[in-house]
Amino acid sequence: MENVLQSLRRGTVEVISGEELSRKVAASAKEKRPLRVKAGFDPTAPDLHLGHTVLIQKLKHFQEAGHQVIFLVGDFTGMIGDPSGKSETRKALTREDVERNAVTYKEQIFKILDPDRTEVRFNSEWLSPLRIEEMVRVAAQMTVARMLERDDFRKRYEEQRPISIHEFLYPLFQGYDSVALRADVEFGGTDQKFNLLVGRDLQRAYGQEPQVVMTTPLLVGLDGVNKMSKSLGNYVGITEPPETIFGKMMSISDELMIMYYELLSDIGVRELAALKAGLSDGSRHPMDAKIALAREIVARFHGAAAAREAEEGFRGRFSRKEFPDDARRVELAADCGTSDLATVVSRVSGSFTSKSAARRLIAQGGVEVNGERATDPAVLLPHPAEIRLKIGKKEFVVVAIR
RNA sequence: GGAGGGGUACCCGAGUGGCCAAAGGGGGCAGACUGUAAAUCUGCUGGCGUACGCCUACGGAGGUUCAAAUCCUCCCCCCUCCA
Repeated sequence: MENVLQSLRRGTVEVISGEELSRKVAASAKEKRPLRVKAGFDPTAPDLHLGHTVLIQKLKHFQEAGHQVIFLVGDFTGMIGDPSGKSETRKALTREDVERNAVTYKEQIFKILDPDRTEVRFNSEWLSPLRIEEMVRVAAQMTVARMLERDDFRKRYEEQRPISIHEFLYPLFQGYDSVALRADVEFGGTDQKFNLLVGRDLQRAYGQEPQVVMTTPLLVGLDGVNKMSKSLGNYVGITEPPETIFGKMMSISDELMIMYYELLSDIGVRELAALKAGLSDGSRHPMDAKIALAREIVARFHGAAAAREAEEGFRGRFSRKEFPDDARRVELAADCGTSDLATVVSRVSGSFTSKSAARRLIAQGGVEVNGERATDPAVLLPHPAEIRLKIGKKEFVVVAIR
């Protein structure tokens, strides 16, 4: 019992309240009734990244303890856009978009969760048909003063920046989701705390036992500064190719690596402590630790074999500086005046697509031709020939010029 | 409904007739150093051309002028205050 609770609480920042959690877990065991554990996700981005998996890992812990997990897609609330943090305008999704995203979501989360113990639900299911009268009743549960307790609302209010009324609806609807689902526990990032608590209030108002609120830390993205998000480009997507995930994991700072270990790794608490000690007394090389983490994460989503391959590829490419065997291959016809280096690079590269950009890159020493650094953007490449190009830090391309 | 402030490149932001492809910062890219780490230093950062050059770009559309991000007219959008 104690062990179970420990596992359930692992990695959480806050549990409101711990007592209630213990009580619910105990009652669930006694009555042989699984707890209903909810976590909500944005419908607009079906591509999950490591940031989301912090939460999903937690759901998994509950699942392993025999509880019912609800993966809630906020397709209705998505139209409002969570005002937590920066506000962006969301575009309304069509029914087809939502269905498509749902399929993708399922594929992705079931790499971690057990499908048999997971409900995938959409909140438009109960929010769309909600009558205005009902909405008024929900809204009546909350006061403006209470809303302004929320940090970001308060700041915006004080700084006289705009707060739209519909933003107030977001926490209300999220809370109503808990009522509709009769949730026992809801998970969210620390930035969700207010919204999660509203769920408790509404459940009480509807005569339900309030859900236990559990928050997890926000995963910082690859830049080491902002929270991981696709729009900031600082993410590791769980469907990205093994080499990409491996490479991204290797490019994080040492500091970040330790945080990632804490939030993402399956290694035990004791092992983690040993790792930290080893890193600080120098007996453990940070890069080795990073490789181990990269391997673990890749294996989670692509399997052990893919992880080994990705590691080998990485070591070859960057430690031994070999040209990778599986480099992309592109064929080019050498028509009139297109076989100078800058033109070829611009046509072949994924990131340096304009000729000016290619020329700048070459001039700065960012291109290697058959292993030799090239500095003249105008050199003519021989043809017919096969040329190995290293473009920038990450691109390796074999160009066959005919 | 009234009054005021504002829209500049990926982002923030300076620029109020020519010296403006537009200061500065951030971000990004590349180089040095490394462990493809961080930090640091250096360079680059609209497109096309080998190039003196040309094209596109300061919310949109017109206009004034030899010359407009900058002045004028109309329009669109955002924010604040008063009611």
